Amino acid sequence: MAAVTDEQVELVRALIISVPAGRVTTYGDVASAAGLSSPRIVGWILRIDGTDLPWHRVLPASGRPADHLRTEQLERLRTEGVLAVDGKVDLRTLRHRF
DNA sequence: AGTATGACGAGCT
DNA sequence: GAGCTCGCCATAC
Repeated sequence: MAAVTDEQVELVRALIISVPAGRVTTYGDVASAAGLSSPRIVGWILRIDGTDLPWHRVLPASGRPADHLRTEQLERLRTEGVLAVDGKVDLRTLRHRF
């Protein structure tokens, strides 16, 4: 049996979809809301099955995404009205509360 | 079975 | 604020 059930994966997907455009959330928040014990699981889910999700609305708590994503992520967010300063997003203001 | 790796986070220096 | 360590958990080899 998988350590993370399909149900948990679906829940994470649903949570991410529930984040409105123009807002963002963090891996830690999604993990907590989904009952996952580690935010890394969220990253794992997005890597495996996040291609059809608004994954760009999910940021690390630092506000600065990993290098391989930071360019595309910030560009996509900019399209939705989320402006980044010096490669970082102001989570204080834009973080979505579940 | 052990090691390395990764869309992360919190804590310390 | 920048850099490092450790905890976390699933995967690849």
